[in-house]
Amino acid sequence: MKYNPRTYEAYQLFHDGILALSRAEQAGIRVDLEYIDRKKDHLTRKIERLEERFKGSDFFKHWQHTVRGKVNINSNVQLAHFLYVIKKIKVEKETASGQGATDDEALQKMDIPELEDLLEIRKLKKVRDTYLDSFKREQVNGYIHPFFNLHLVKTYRSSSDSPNFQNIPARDEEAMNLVRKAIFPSVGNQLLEIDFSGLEVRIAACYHKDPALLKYIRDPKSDMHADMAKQIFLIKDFDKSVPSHYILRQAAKNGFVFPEFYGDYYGNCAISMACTWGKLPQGDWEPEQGIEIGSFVPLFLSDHFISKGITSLGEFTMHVKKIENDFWGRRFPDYAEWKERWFKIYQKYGYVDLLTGFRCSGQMGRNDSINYPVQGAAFHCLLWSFIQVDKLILDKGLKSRLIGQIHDSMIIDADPSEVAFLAEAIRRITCEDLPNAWKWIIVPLDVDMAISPIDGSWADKSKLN
DNA sequence: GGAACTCGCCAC
DNA sequence: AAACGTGGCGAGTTCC
Repeated sequence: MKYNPRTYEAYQLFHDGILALSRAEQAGIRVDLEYIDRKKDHLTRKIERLEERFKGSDFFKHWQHTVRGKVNINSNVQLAHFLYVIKKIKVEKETASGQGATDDEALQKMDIPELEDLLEIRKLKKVRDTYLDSFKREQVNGYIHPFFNLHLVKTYRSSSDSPNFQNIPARDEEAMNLVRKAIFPSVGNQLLEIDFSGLEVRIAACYHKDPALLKYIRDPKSDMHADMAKQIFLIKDFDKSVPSHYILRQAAKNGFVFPEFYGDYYGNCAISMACTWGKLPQGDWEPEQGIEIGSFVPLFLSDHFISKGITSLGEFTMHVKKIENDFWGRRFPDYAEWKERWFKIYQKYGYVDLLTGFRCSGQMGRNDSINYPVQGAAFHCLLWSFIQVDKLILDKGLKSRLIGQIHDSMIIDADPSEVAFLAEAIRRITCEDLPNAWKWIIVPLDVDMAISPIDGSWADKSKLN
């Protein structure tokens, strides 16, 4: 990547930033070595049991027979050969290089019960070999010291390694617990985590200044995702406190709004939503496959959709296409125009400039030229705040320490007696000082905080407010 | 026997 | 017209 700050301020941000980050690296993160050893043994035994069962299956025996006993169940090359060449299963999903895929989605689709064990084995090995192992390998006196880099990412975000602190399981409940139970504050302390809510959407609005989107951001009573759920699922009296409606709101948010903002289109969105809210197995379905609406929509919506003339995945896809047109054409036309303008700027000059003074150049696609400046500037809001919090801790001689950062959040190994002070100061830094310092921030910013009990693990954190 | 590659999968 | 952005890393594999 080409590091190219165009202003003194941009240079200074990374200069101060890397110093603050290096202090976090030095402080490190405490890990529970006894837990790691115990859990690794436990996982190993569990994996062995699953492997034994898998190796007893007819599926495996057939596989083994075809290669004269030399099966490596970790090898996807061997697995792909067996599935697609020996068993002649039709390739429904390809890898980037055009081979038959053997990932979670591809295996799910084959509907071979024995493969469930293989997927479970993969998941447990991921936890053991990628996370617990690396914590043990990298720790010094019970602390890991992940690196935080500012010179590797083309969007001017950060990256982390040795171990990577930015990809610790969060969504999968089981994996999250297994790994985060290894991560602790220093003795007598608490882990305090502060993250910006909806940061990238808000920063995007600072570029395009679309009035309708600004209104959604500024008016706490408005709810864009609920409005989209209403429109996509044809619900008149939407109420997000109704559990089923809340699920549809999530489906609209993660299956339509965010992908559209990132540059995806209605085709993928329709399928992803059909998979998200229930019954359609994850995968790249063709809308033309004639899948009936009742086979993937919950009962209470199925008749409802049919009464509106949407009876298949194909028709649902066309429905989402109309919503996409409405989304960019009527709801957020200024945003849509900005995207066009922005890509044209890149085509004309060969670069795009971030609001924070950095320049992205080199080969970029349409989505890249639009996404990079948003992603980068959003991270810079976090970095600026991180530097201020670091400074505050040094100036006040606090005992708490910043220990890490994950793009839009920061983590502190906090002395309990300093938590209240820190929480208030950080709210001021992030929500008041930052927008005051950077005049281009024309939207309100907001943070969520979470905290672990004293001497509790990162898996035990709960909302702080 | 190490470098470079593919694949799969974790995060935001 | 085109069709989801950014990383790190482990295991297996291939190349030299």
